[in-house]
Amino acid sequence: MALAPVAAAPLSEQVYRRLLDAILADEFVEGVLPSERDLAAAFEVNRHAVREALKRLQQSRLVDVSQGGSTRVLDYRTEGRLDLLADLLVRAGRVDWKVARSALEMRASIGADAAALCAVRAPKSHRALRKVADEMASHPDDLAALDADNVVFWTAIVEGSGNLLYRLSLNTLLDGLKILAGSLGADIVYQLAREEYLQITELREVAAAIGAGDAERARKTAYEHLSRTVTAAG
Amino acid sequence: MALAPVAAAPLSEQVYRRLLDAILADEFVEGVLPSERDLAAAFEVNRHAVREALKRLQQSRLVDVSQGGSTRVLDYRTEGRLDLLADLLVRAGRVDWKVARSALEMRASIGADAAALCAVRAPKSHRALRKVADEMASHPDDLAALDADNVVFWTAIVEGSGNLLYRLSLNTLLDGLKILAGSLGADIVYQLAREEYLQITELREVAAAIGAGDAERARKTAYEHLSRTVTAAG
DNA sequence: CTGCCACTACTGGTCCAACCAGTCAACCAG
DNA sequence: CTGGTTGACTGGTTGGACCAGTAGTGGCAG
Repeated sequence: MALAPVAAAPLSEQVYRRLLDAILADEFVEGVLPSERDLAAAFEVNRHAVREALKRLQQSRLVDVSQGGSTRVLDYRTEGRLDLLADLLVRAGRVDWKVARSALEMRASIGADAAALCAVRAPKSHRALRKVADEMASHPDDLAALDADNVVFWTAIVEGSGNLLYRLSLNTLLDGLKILAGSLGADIVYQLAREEYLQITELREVAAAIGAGDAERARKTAYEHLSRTVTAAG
Repeated sequence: MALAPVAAAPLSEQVYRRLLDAILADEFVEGVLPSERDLAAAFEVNRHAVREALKRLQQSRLVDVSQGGSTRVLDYRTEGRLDLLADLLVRAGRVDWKVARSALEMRASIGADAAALCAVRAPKSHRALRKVADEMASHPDDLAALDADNVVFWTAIVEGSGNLLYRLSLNTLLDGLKILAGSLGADIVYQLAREEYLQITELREVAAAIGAGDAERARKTAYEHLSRTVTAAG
């Protein structure tokens, strides 16, 4: 059996989770949260635990706290930041496939541009990319290994693009993937991606285009490869 | 005179800022932070204020806190999320132009894909887009108004793309723009974008492609338009 | 001498009970 | 109606205490 760690999450973490769920489910009338003291009483924890949770919600731009006044819920569509992905992707144990599709679209867009930039700025990374692709071809049935190698492949491209924001976006997207795996089970996620992982010829083409310094070909082949899963999931 | 609000940041906010700067400047030996009690003593604030700041740093994946053990700095390149943009863009009063360039590249990539998706999913938004473009053409010298209208234009496209993550990314990028304006002064930022704002013909082409439901033309025209400022800033 | 274990001195996590500092609405004097 | 006062809220901050987990250290049993 897979021994999952027994949560034992800090209280402020649990409070954060509960408030987050309530906010995303729009459970607060008029978007006004109860006072810190009331929340502390309701959750039966100390006020400091509530405050630490609220600080995080504030950081995520989900609430607006003001001294003297009341704490209000903000519209995450207009105020939220990309980091909400992990929280929006799986809510109440259910996967929001619309959000998942958004993530795949974004992955394709950024992945393609990163490949183009990589071709210009780090064509030499082509050797390492090719090696990973060969590695993947050697164990076409080990989905877990394919998944790991695939991450290595795209991480190398993003690194080669020299674009720090693409690197950070990749972190966010991979985080979402991890959340998804935790919710659906890693096996299911691997199966969903199987079709893509097996197109190793396409990965080789991307690597070749990068090695040739051909930005537009790298962009095109990368986009086509990454779009496959979008249309499959749509 | 421009009446700027007198900041009266909460202590935990100030502590957060100080720690953030120290972390990004790699000022902690071995990447180990002092204990909460020591930090509280050093900053001359209560330990709770330090804890609230640390919770936020934890949320940003900048530190790893563990009970009993010590608090360690994480590598933001591999752990950080996109929301770090605002903090990385301006550090110690200096603009990091490499990060700014990254943001412009990402804007172009996502803006182009959003335009393509918008053409497919919301071609009718073309009327509203056209109207904003006309509005911009009517006051080509009012840079502040051009800037505001430009935000409206692209926000409409992102909304039309139906991609929630693009919406959240837009929020993050606009946040970065605001930080930049706060650091350099709004006038300077407007001047930098002036060249782009004046290409209203291009905006009309994007709107027309969306109205025609021509995804590829929308992508191409949008990308070319948004890339102008990248190459100018590079 | 070696290996294990208990002790100790830290670390972060939680709580309580205040008090300070803003906000807002009700009220009252002009 | 206008303006200021008041009081009951709100969040912000403090100090001090204790719980809980970690890791280094010393000494004891083998």
